[in-house]
Amino acid sequence: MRITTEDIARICGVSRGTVDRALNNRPGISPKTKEKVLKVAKELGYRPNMIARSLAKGHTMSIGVVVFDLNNEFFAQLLNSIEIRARELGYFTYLVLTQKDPKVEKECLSHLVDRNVDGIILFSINKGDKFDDFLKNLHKPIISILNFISYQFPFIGVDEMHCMMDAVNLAVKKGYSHLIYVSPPLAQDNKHNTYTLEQRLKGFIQGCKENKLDQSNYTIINNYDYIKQLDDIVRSKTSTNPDNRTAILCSSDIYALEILRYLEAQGFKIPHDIGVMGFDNINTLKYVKPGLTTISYPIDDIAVKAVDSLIKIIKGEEISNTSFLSHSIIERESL
Amino acid sequence: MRITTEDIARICGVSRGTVDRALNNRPGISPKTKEKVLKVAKELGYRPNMIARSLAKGHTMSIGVVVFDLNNEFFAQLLNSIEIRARELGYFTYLVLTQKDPKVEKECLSHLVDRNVDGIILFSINKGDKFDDFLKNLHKPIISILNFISYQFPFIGVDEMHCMMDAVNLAVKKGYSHLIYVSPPLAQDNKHNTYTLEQRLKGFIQGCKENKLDQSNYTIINNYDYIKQLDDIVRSKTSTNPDNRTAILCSSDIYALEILRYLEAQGFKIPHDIGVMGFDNINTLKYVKPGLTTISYPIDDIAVKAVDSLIKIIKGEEISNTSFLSHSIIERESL
DNA sequence: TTGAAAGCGCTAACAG
DNA sequence: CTGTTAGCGCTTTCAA
Repeated sequence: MRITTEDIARICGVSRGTVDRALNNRPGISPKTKEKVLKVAKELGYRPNMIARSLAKGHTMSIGVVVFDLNNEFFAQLLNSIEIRARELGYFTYLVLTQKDPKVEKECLSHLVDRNVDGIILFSINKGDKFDDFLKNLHKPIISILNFISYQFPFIGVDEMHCMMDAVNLAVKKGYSHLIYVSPPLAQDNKHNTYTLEQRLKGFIQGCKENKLDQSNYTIINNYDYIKQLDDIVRSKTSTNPDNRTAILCSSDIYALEILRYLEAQGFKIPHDIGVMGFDNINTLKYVKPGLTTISYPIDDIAVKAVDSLIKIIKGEEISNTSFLSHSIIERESL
Repeated sequence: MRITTEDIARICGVSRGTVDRALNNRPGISPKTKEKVLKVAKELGYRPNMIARSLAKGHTMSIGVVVFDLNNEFFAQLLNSIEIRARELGYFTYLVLTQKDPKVEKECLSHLVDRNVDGIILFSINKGDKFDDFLKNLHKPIISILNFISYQFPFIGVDEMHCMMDAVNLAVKKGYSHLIYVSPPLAQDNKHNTYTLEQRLKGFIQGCKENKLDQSNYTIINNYDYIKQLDDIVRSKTSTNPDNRTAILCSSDIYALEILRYLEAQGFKIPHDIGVMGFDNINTLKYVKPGLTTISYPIDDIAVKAVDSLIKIIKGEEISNTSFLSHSIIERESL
C-alpha cells in the first residue's frame, strides 16, 4: 500500500530510527545518509501516517468545534474564520453540530476526546455544575465562546448586556418612548444554556431602568408566537403622536427581519411609524430594505482569538480567563 | 491517565484479548466474565482510544469535506446537512476550506489522506488530467459535488445547463425580449474549475437559441465590474415599450441581489421596468423585497446523497457514477 | 553516527 | 472459552 518508514529503511539499508532522524530532521545523523534517505523518501512519495504519529506522540494536531447548527449565518462566518486560523497554525478542525440537543452535545464532546483532539472550541447549549464536572473530566483544553459556561473555563465573547443597553440608549435618544423587546428563544431557558439571551434581556431591562422607563413603557415578548403578540400590542400602543412612538428591539437580526416584513405588510412605515432594531449584523442585512439598524459583533476576532487561545493552552501557555471583545452599533434606517 | 484495556484486564485478572471480546461483544467469551469486564469498564469510565483503534483497523470513521469557503449560505447549508447525515451514520467530519486556492486544495486533500479519513466529499476548484491523476493517487473514495471533475469520479449535482434553459424559457414566456446574463466568476475560468458556471452559461446560450433570440437580443457580462457594465446597457436598451423589455438573469442570487439594489437606487421598478432572476434560492431571499424569482437547488438532498454514496463506496458497494438531482423554479415577484 | 527495542492502545489470528 | 502473540506505523530511549 502506502510507503512506510520501514520501506525506506529497507531500501536505504538503514534502520527506521535513522529514517526518522532524517525525515523529522533531528540531530544525530550524517549529512550523507540524511540526504540519501530524503531522496528516496521523495522519490517514493513518502507521506507520514498521521494516525500512527498521533498514537506515538499523544496528540493529533486537530481541534473540535462544537456549535448547534449553521443555519444562522453568524455561525457559518465564525466557523469559516476558525478553520482558516486553525489550519494556518497547523491544526485540522472537526466540525460537530448538536442541533440544540444537550445530550448530543455531551456525546459529541466525548467522542471528540475519544478521537484525541488536542482541544475544543465550544458554543455550549449545556450549563450547570454537573456539566462543569463533565467538561472537567474530559481533561482537554476547552475554550467557550459566546455562551458563557462558568468561570472554570476560559471564555471569549462580547459584553452582551452592554450591547443591549447601548441599543436601548440609542432608541431613547432617537425619541422612542415605548419599547418592545423580542427574544423568542427565551421560551426554552429552563433546560438550555441561554447565557447570551439572558444577558441581552438584562441589558434591555437595565437600559430601560437607566432611562427611567417603567414597565408601562416597555414590553417583553419571549415566545415564538411573537408576530401575533406583536400584532395586539402594536395596534393598541402605536400612536401617530411623534412623542409617543414605539421601537422594537430584537435579540437577533433574523427576528427583526421577520418583523420588518410583517410590519411592511401591515402598511407601517419604518421607522416613521415604528422603529426596529436587530442584533448580530449578519451579511444578509446588506440586501435588506429599509436598512436594519443593529449591533455588530466582531465575529472574525472572536474566531481568531478562540483559536489562538486554545492553542496557547494546548502548548501549556497561560491565557486570560475571560475576554470581552468590543461591539459597535451599526446605524441604518430602521430606527 | 485514561483507562486502557490493559488496566481493565489487570483488574479483572484476564487478558486483553478477553477484554476486547467483551467490549466489542465478539463471540468466544463466557457470559460471566463478559459481565464482569463490562462492569469494571463501566465503573472505571473506560472509553476506547479511537486513534489506537484506527491504527489497528485501518480506518478512522471520519470523512473530509472540502469546499472553498462558507461565505455563501449555500455552502453553509450543504455542510450542515452533510455533518448531520455523516454523524447519523457514525462518521465525524473534518472541514477544510481552500479559499479558492488550487494549491491549498491539493495540499489539504493530501493532509486528509495522511490523517486517514475514510473518504472525501469534494467541491473542487481544480480540474484537468493532472488533477485526475492526483486524485487517483490518493487512493481514497471521493465524491465530487456540483463542480464536475471528470467521469473518473462519482458526481452528484444538478443539471445546471437545463436549469438555466428553464430560466430563459420562463423569461421569454413572460414576454421579455432582451436578456442579459450576469456571471462574474466566469472571468477566472482559465485556472479554476468553473464547471457549474460554464454549464449555466451554455444553458443560457442554448436557451436563447431555442427561443430564437440572436446575439442582438442578448448580452453576456462575465466580469466583476458588472454593475457598471449593466449601467450602460440598461440605459441604451431599456424601453418602456412593453413588447421590448429586458430581463437580467444571474448565475447566483448574490449578484441578483446586488443588481436589485442598484436598479432600485436608479429608480427602476422591478419587474415592471426590468426583470431580474437569481440562482440558488438562498435563505436570505425570504427577507428580500421584491421577492426574487430564482432556481432552487435541492441542497439537503445533495448533501445526504453525497454522504450516503461516499459511505457506500467506503463499504465497497457499487453506486451510480453520476446523479443529477432535480431543480425547480421559484417564482416570486422580480421577473 | 547508527541500530535495536520498547511502546502508544487496540485488534485479530492462532493456540491451547 | 481464554491467553498469547504479532502487528498497525511512528517515535524515542538506550546501547553500541
